[in-house]
Amino acid sequence: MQKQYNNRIEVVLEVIGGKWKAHILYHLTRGPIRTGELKRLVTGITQKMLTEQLKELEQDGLIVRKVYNQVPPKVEYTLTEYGESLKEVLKVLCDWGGDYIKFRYPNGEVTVRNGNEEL
Amino acid sequence: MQKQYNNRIEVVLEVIGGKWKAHILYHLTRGPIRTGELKRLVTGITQKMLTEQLKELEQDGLIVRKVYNQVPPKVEYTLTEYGESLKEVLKVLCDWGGDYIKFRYPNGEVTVRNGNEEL
DNA sequence: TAACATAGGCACGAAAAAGTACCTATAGAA
DNA sequence: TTCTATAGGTACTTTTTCGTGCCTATGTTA
Repeated sequence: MQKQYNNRIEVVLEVIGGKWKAHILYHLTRGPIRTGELKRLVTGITQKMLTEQLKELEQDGLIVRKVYNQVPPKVEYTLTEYGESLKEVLKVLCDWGGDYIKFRYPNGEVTVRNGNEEL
Repeated sequence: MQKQYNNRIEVVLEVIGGKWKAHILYHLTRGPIRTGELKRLVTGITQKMLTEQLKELEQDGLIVRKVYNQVPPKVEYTLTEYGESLKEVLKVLCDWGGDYIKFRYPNGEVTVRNGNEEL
């Protein structure tokens, strides 16, 4: 069956949407990173969800999975060149999201971890 | 219980994410619009999902619901001033989404309705 | 009088997404 | 020999999201 999107926004949302991808991508924008470190940084994610999401990002052509042939295993994930182009999109989303939080919750009732970091 | 986001991207995704909001917002960016017209434009949406999503967008401060006191009822939805600020975000998402489709499916295996309209 | 147009509500069921628990492989260190 | 570190896999359950079907209100029109 042939996929048909209603508009181009849906395309992006399918790629970066869901409960974990934004958080994962957030860390990937800072450079190559090992599985275990991601697991530590992405608070609350399980092994299953992490590998599942990474696999999807890889299939979508946004990241590359590099396996070092050693024991214990070492696997590193990196944004592809195309994945790099997401950075500016994420930047725009971050900016709007930050402003929105201030607009909706001016007294800090809702907070954002790393709310002040760049990107 | 107090909500805590992991990063500012999640904030935006919560507001414009899900199966229908992008499509609804897409049409709202073109100006005030009645419920019935939205239902016609947002292909496949049900009454229930439409009103549900509109209610959320209203609670999030992005749209305004204006009721005309007449029979049969007339209700019109409009972007708020803050909602207007979403336009540039949606524009960026559209642009990336359009490019991505070309990148991933250079032979047009996947299509986007209204893929050439502005915004 | 009966049907229509418009916007919406609600109970319930189906489907999709996410979470839990437990399993594998392997070289080296204790 | 047993335990550790690392990355990943799978069956199953729970939670969240979405869809279906049917109901309400009311002035106008046929």
